[in-house]
Amino acid sequence: MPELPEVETVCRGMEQAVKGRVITRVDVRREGLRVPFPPALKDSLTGRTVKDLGRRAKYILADMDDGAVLIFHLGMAGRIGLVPPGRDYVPQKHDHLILGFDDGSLLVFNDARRFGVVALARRTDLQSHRMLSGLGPEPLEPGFSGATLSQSLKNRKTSVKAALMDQRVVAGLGNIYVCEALFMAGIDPQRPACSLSAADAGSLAQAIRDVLERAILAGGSTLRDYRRTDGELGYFQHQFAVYDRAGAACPGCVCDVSRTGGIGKITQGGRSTYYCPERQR
DNA sequence: CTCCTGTCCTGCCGGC
DNA sequence: TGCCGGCAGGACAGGA
Repeated sequence: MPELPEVETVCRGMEQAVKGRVITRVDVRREGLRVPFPPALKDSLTGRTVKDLGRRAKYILADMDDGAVLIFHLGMAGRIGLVPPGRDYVPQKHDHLILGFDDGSLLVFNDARRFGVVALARRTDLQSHRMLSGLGPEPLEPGFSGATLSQSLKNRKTSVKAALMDQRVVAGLGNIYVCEALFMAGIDPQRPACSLSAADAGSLAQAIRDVLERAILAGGSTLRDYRRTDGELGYFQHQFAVYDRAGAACPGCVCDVSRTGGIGKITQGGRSTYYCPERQR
């Protein structure tokens, strides 16, 4: 379940391995995922040089030397593996797309659940691309603040949890980091988004930035499916305060867990929410 | 507009 | 041991 820190980690791994490399081979091993691969994928990419790698929300953007942009979304279980030059590549189940480079290295896109996306766009039209056009601010960039968050939450009657999951409000968060940020800010996930004060929004925005930055430093979180491009695990899951910790004591907990039941688990919008009913108000 | 629900997809885990 | 139901969840469509 790659969210912003996991996607950022993958993106940095790709940048190290393939930036400046020429794509010499495009091997499409199945027709596509839920969304078919672009028909022009092979013709568009073969012979191109990868000029740059970047991330927008949970999308990885690989800029080519001719203005094309290859877009990856990892969905829930998507992995991008990099096979160094000279290392044997052993095909794995669900390896759907392989790019070969001029130094003999390979990029392998694997997605067991097929929720991921591979798309092509033009750099000049990227802002208006249907997958990217509606996205809210990047939480780690200056365009995101307590003030902007407050502004986008103030007319929403839905829960603050659901609002933060909405990529139009802030880009790149998913279930894990929303739960963690709400805990850090001491805000009850069930509160209507519009009930947050300016001060609440300020501490929430800060909590979002903090948790994302700490997670990136740890190389993301590996729960079930996510891997870094070198196959290594992320380690941030060991720092979770509430996610997947129902019944446990929250960090710094001073309440009687045998009485309170510890960290609570509820369902919001069909997704699990973990929170501390004592500390999140 | 916003809000809410259902759908996609398959591996894994717990229960029997 | 083996089977099966339920769960995980990001994005989006479609209906209220």
